[in-house]
Amino acid sequence: MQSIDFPFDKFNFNSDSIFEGLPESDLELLNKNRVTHTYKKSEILFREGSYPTGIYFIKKGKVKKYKTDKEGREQIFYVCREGELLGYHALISEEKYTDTASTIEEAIISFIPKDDFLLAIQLSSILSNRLLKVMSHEFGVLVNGLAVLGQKTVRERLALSLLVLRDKYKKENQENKPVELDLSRDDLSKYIGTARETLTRLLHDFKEEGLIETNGRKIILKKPLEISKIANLY
Amino acid sequence: MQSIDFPFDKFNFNSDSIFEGLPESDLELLNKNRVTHTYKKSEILFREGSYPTGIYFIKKGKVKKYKTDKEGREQIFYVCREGELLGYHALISEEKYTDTASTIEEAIISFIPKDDFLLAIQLSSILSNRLLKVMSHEFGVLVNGLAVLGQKTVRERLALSLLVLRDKYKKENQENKPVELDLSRDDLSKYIGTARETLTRLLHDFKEEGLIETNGRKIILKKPLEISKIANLY
DNA sequence: GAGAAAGTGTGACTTTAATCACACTTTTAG
DNA sequence: CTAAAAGTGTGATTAAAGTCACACTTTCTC
Repeated sequence: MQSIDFPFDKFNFNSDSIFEGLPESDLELLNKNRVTHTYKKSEILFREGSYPTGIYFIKKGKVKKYKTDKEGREQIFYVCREGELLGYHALISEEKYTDTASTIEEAIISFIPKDDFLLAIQLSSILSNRLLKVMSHEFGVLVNGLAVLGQKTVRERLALSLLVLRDKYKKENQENKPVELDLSRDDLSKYIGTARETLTRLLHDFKEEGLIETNGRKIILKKPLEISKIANLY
Repeated sequence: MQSIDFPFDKFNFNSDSIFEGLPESDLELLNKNRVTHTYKKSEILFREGSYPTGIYFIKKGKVKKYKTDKEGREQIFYVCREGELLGYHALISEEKYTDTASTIEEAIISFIPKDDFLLAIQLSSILSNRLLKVMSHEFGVLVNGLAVLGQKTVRERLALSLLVLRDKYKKENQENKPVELDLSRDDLSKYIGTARETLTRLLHDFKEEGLIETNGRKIILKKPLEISKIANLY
């Protein structure tokens, strides 16, 4: 499989390193009331407009973050993978959730109650410094997303999204197996910001051009390098 | 002038309260090497891809934040006003700037060098807590921006942008004078994410519908309530 | 394992907004 | 003060992507 030079960090949050190697006392506090739970596909973790009660840590599975407009149309702006943390923004800003989080496949997720997390931030400067760093980075990621949505064609956004998602769907210890993107056309179209039919047609084109192969709904990127050229980033 | 019920906080950052009422020792540190400078219109404070050397505090004037794509097209994602702080994300995340900041009118801006600001964060938990809170809020603002760009028509985005900008352009102590939006059609179109010609045509429509008046390039909102209905947020 | 529900592919058509071309106006700089 | 440059408005045309309608396929669920 081609390995390509692509700035994935510009499109990925960094929250997976937040708890890594934290002092034992901090971890103890965070783990004190932590509960782990298995979620089915399409379960909602939290909903836009409601108040946060804690944060979520994804042990396994994928979660989409999105906003729904008054007509019910979803705009997915991020897909979280294993290791990522969710829901801390609203908690820290003391506001309602600005978006909804929902599993897009079976997932194992643990929950840390609000008070424990907030206390940990107050007591641990390592933790709060990491959060500062993570959120600073996220700012750039969202700004990139905004620019892409505003400036790139649907075809370019599809190419870009395929690459970003491939990176997210790749499995550890299976470096040489082809990566299969396993999400619905519906979700993919909402992530790209286009109509489902438009996505279908473009995927058809990509297939004809030999850039991808499909296996049911799964998508395998055959020519990442060519795809990154289509993304037209630089 | 109509006063309307509109969730401006969903579209505005909060950085203006960061330094307010900070302990004297913190302020002293921040002010130690602070330098203030007058900028002409269209001067660049920092550029995407370069490394940060400090942060900027706007005393007077407006600054646009934007990204430029490879074809040179600008996407403005935020307009900063008096009191706002700029450029701390890249500093904290230890990354290059992800966007460019440029004045859109004459401005007075002070600069706090990198080391002073980073030291202040380390020494002042009030400051770092405020930054955490501010950035958590910014996350929501950018997500809202993304959803708007992805889901709203140009006409809706124009209506929304006019309201948000009016709030930004209103002057203290002049509550009852009409607010004049004073920025170029070019910048406004880049903020909305459309072609300049399309913007011109829509402004023409708004004028015909009695929603706005124009005075040279300046725009005065006559019927904010009607405009907020067009924005079609809820 | 059968029926229902959800998801997907495809053609025809419509709509929105971008692009191009150019006249006119305002601002800026020497 | 004046020429050049930058910014603005308008018509004509094109292009991109959305919408609608519907057949077909996969997947859930009982």
